[in-house]
Amino acid sequence: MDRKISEKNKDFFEQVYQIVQLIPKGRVTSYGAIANYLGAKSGARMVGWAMNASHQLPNVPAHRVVNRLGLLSGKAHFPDNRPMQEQLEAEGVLIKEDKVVDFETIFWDPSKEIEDLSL
DNA sequence: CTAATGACAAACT
DNA sequence: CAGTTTGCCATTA
Repeated sequence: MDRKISEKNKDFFEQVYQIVQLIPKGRVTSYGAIANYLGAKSGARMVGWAMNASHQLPNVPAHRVVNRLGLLSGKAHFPDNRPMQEQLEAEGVLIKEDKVVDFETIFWDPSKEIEDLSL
């Protein structure tokens, strides 16, 4: 797996991982929110790509990251033994029809909650 | 380099 | 809210 992601992008990915790991328990955020915080205004897809690469990391709760509709878009990318929905419910986030209940209420915006990553 | 794809978002219908 | 179209950026063929 030497290919991985280009080291140049790794920085962007690390930013995403950092934010995802900072998401409080029982909260969720959207790809766009992360992308916006990183300055990648339209890089929501890249955030999703980062999530795809996040599988190589041990503690990246990608299940806390959903699309702006609160829909578990990446559900299919999680292992069957512990589905995304189950993990979210374990965090206190209720899911209905693969969608986050009261998404707007539990939505966690990094650009508003995080003041400085101090990287 | 061009074309197609993708864990998305915004605008419009 | 749901469905369709366009835009964005990186990866792959």
